[in-house]
Amino acid sequence: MDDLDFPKFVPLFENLDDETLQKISELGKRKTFGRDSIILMEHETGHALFVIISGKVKVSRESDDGREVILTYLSPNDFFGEMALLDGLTRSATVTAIEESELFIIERADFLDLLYDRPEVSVSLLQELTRRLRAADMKIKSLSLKDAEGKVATVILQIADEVGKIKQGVVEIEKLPYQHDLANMAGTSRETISRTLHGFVKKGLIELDGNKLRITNYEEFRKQFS
Amino acid sequence: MDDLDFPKFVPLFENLDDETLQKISELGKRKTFGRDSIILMEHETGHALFVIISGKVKVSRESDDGREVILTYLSPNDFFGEMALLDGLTRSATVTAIEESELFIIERADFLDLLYDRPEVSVSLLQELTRRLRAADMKIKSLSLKDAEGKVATVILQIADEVGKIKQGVVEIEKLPYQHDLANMAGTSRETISRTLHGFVKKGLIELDGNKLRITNYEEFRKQFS
DNA sequence: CAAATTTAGTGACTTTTCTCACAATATTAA
DNA sequence: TTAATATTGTGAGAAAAGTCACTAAATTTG
Repeated sequence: MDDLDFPKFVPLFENLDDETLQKISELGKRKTFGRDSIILMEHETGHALFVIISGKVKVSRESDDGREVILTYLSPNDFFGEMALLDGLTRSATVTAIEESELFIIERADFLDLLYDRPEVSVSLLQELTRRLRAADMKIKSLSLKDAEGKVATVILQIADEVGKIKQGVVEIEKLPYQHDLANMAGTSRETISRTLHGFVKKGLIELDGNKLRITNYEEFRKQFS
Repeated sequence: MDDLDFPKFVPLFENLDDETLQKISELGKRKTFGRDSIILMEHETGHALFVIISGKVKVSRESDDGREVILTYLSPNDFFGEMALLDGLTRSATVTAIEESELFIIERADFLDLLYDRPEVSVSLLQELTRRLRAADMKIKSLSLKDAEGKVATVILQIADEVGKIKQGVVEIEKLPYQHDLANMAGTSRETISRTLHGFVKKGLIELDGNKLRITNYEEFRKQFS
C-alpha cells in the first residue's frame, strides 16, 4: 500500500488496516489551496471532512465590525470540518490557508459510513475533540479572569506548546505571529501586545530576537501564568 | 425492559436496543449528591462517565486567587467526565451539584468497551462534544471582542437558549442565576452585571421582575449582540 | 415575625486598557 | 538600492470597567 492519497501517519487513521486505508484513499480527494484562500466560510453548511496534508491554516471567527478572533492555527495531520459534518448545523468558523496548503477531503456521507464501520476512528476523533474542548476551556478561563499580561502569557504558552522547540532548557518559538494576530488571539490590542512583551523582557522572563521568542525560564513562566 | 437503572431517553443512549440498554444499566450504578457537594475536582484523574438523571450541576474552573469561572450548567440527560475518560489526562474542570442530583455512573473501561461495540454511541458523543465546542468557540469570540454589555448579552442569550420559555413572542428566563454567578459566567464584575442589566431595561430590551428576566424583543436582542 | 444573612443597586474613585498619533524599523517590490 | 509597504514602539489622553463603600431590598432562619 504505497499509493495512498494521504499520509498513512495521520493520527485520525492510525489504527486502520491497509485495506481500509486504501478504501478511504479512494473515497477522498486531494486539493491544493493557495496562500490566503478561504477554504470554508462561516455559516456555510458542512459537506466534508478536511485533513491537512501540508501547509498551515487559520481558524477564525469574524464580528460585524470586521474584527477577527483567531481561534487556532492548524498544521499537517490536523483536521477540521467535523463540526458541521456531525451535527449538520452551519459552520462556526472560517478557515483560511495562510500558506499554500494541500488538503485531503472526504465527503460527509462517506465519512459517516466510516465512523459506523470503524469505531476506532470515532475514538480517535473523540480524543481530538476532547483535546480541543480542553484547550477552549483553558482559553475561556484565561479570557475571563486574567488581565492583559495574563492573556498574552496564555497565548505565548499555547503557541509554545504547539510549535515551540526545546533547546537546552529554553523554549524557543521561531516564527512568532505578527503582533496584530497575537492581539486577535489574546483578545487585546496590538499596542498592548507590544508593551506587554517588552514588559516580559524587562522582567527577564523572555528574550526577543527578531521574530524569535525564547522563554528563558519555561517552568517559572508557566507557573506564574497558569 | 422497565427495570433500567437510568431513563431510557438519555440521548446518548437513544439508539440502542433493549438488550444493550439492560447491559449498560447493569454495568453502571446510581449515586445521589447533595446540594453543594463536589462531584469531581479539577486535576483529579478520570475514571468514569457521569450521566445526570435529575438535579443540576455546575462546571467551573478556579484560579489561584479563588475566583471561579463558570463554564456551563448541566441538566438532566447531560453527561460529563468524558474528557478525562477519553484522553487519560487530568480533568479540566470542577463539577459541583448545585441542587440535590442523582447521577448514573459508568466506569471508564466499561464505557470504552461500549464505544467499540456500539458505534452509534460514539456518534452521539461526537455530536454532543461538537455542540459544546461550538458553544465554547462562541464564548471565546464573545470574551475576545465584546465590551461588558456584549458579554452580558451573550450570557443572557446562552441561558435563554438553554432554559428560556417562549410565551407569545417573549422569551422568559424564570430563575435567573445570581448576579455573582452571571459575573463569573460573563467574565466581568457583579456591579457591572447590575448596571448593564438595568441599562438593557432602560433601552427597552429586557424586563426584570424578581428573578425573572424577559427578553421583550428576542429577535432584535439577538441581532444586536450576536 | 423579627433578626440575621444574602443578594442587589449605586455613587465616587482608581486602575487598566484602548485608541490615536506618529516615529522608528523592517521587509518587500520596483 | 531606493521607494513603497508592512510591522513595531511609545507617549498621551480618553474611555471602559473594576473596586470600594455603603444603602436598600429580599430571603432565610430562629
